[in-house]
Amino acid sequence: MPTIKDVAKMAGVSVATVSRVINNSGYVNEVTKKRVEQAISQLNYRPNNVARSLFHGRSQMIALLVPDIMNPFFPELARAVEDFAKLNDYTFVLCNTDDNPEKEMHYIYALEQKSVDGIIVVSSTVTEKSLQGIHVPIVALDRIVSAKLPSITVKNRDGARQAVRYLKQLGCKRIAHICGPDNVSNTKERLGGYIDEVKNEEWFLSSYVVSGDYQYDKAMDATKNLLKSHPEVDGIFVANDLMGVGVLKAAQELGLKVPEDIQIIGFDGISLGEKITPSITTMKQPIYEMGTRAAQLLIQQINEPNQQVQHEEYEVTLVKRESTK
Amino acid sequence: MPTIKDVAKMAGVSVATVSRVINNSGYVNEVTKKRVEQAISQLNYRPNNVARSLFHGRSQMIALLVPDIMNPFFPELARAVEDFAKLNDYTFVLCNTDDNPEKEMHYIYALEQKSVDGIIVVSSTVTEKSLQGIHVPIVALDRIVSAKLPSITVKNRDGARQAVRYLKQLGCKRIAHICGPDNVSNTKERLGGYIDEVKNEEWFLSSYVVSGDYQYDKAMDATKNLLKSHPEVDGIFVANDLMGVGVLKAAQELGLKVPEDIQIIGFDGISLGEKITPSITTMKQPIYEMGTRAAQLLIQQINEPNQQVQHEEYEVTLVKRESTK
DNA sequence: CACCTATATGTAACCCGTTACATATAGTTC
DNA sequence: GAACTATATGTAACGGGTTACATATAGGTG
Repeated sequence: MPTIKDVAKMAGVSVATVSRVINNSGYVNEVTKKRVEQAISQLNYRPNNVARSLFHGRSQMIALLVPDIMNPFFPELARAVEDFAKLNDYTFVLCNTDDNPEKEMHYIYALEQKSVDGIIVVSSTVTEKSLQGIHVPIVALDRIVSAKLPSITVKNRDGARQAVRYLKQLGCKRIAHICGPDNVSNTKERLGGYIDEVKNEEWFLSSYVVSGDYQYDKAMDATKNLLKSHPEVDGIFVANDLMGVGVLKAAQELGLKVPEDIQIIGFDGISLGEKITPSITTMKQPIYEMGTRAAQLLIQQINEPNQQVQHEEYEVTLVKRESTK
Repeated sequence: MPTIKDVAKMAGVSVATVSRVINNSGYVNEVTKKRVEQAISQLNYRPNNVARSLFHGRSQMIALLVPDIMNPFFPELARAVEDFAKLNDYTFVLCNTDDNPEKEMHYIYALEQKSVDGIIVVSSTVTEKSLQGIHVPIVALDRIVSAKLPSITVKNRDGARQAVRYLKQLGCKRIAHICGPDNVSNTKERLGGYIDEVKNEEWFLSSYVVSGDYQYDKAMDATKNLLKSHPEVDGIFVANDLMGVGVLKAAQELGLKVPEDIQIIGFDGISLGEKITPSITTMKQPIYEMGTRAAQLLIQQINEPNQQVQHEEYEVTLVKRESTK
């Protein structure tokens, strides 16, 4: 790989002049500039970004950490962040953490040491304490990490209440809830919204709440067990769409018709929800907008640190589809 | 952020000694070592990876370029690459290219300039020519880029033939094919396999082949058109599972029962295929194995460049599910 | 003509590690 | 005691850029 020195030598100038040409800074004679440019193209020279990063302490790169790359919700978020990053001349990279605290911190450390300019995290295991000594700007997305980190989330509790109310309105008499892992902030909020709406119903049983861990398989198993022991359940509010697909599968395997025998409403609004049959009614998050906004907040923070910490909450909207009547 | 100098100053030694402690190289007195380690932990010092990368010319990072992060096939591949990378102490990052030649080359350039040690690409637009002047080791995955690049693929033609033969065996009399974008190597191979099996059938029509561009939406539209103009079609071989889901949706929207009225077989073996109802019969690729092997080949190439170029082809296996009888 | 400014270019320090090489001391061997 | 070795540590060059500062020339102003 040619270096700036090679270019300087070939063009018969100093490295400073070459640098000026590359960065379009300072004074450079038009004729000299041409000569340098020719040398650059002849040598097929491209400046070494590592050297640049070392000098500047920044790399024009941002990263997104997601807990589960196989849940389509996160690739959709990633698309948004990526697009916004590209528009702002940042290289975007995606990292998968499995919601594993060690992997998360490993990535955060590794990325900071690589002078990544900022990180967006979807995490439920990162804590304020574990972030001590970390200097990269971080924005939390989808899940709140700490009051000190800017965050982009949705009104989970509110959305959950809407979902349950809608099921009631459709005539459901016994509504169950498949929730996420209990350490995730939005699990608690969505569960809270469900409880708000059912706690005063005389039919409510605490065994109507089961965890599906935000995973397809677990949600399917959990639903089968639930419906076997509680055949009276005629509506399920599922904490995310991926689990919604599992719930659907479980119902179908038990010979139940959706939505005739049992109605299902999910959360997230991933595109998978409308691809399948029956398509899943859901509380849709503005995924693209959220990813974009998180990237925007991050880049703002990179450019001007010590900004006021913002917590933005987006609305969710009910999208009626085939899994409800 | 503290630097090695700060540590050296605090421990009362030279930077060389600190470096020796960090890297466990050369001679360091036990007592000195303790002192240095204490200074490190007190300052919460972590070596700057950019400086290391600059010196060594390598970054212990590899990347995977995929054309469509929203197609679950690629996150599944990514998982495999990531796991293998981690086992070998490489940081792994994922980049999305949209199969857009500019984005692809942009990433390849950006990554090389960041001293990324190697790149695995799933690409149909990168050419041998566009790779001139690129020095990072590259391995092609899922799609062949050039004879000069090591590649990991599957026996697409063979798999396609198996799929079509299976549909015939199940009694299908008119078998159509939804193919991918025509510039993708495996599109041609899968189409080729289909043609092999149907070209001598007296019922075969060239209009039985339509493109779904490897996308859900397009596949759904294409299938609706196909089935409207050719209601006699009773079997479809779909070139990937994501499109398979779209084909399923199209059939259902037209009031056709799967597999009673029409049988569907996909390709890839993504887990989504078994999550939905009816689950999709498919030609399963050993996705995890392929990703792992690609990462392994890449790391081999990083450690010993100028290895012999290898092209490995994996077998695909028929997985019978509900979309066929 | 003296002085000032805009233009043009080069020199060298700097970013932060790594490591070849130099230097120094203690212990061993003959 | 001289010579050698293993241990211990420091100095400075290096990787590939960027940029503050120094220097030089041409043209303009009073």
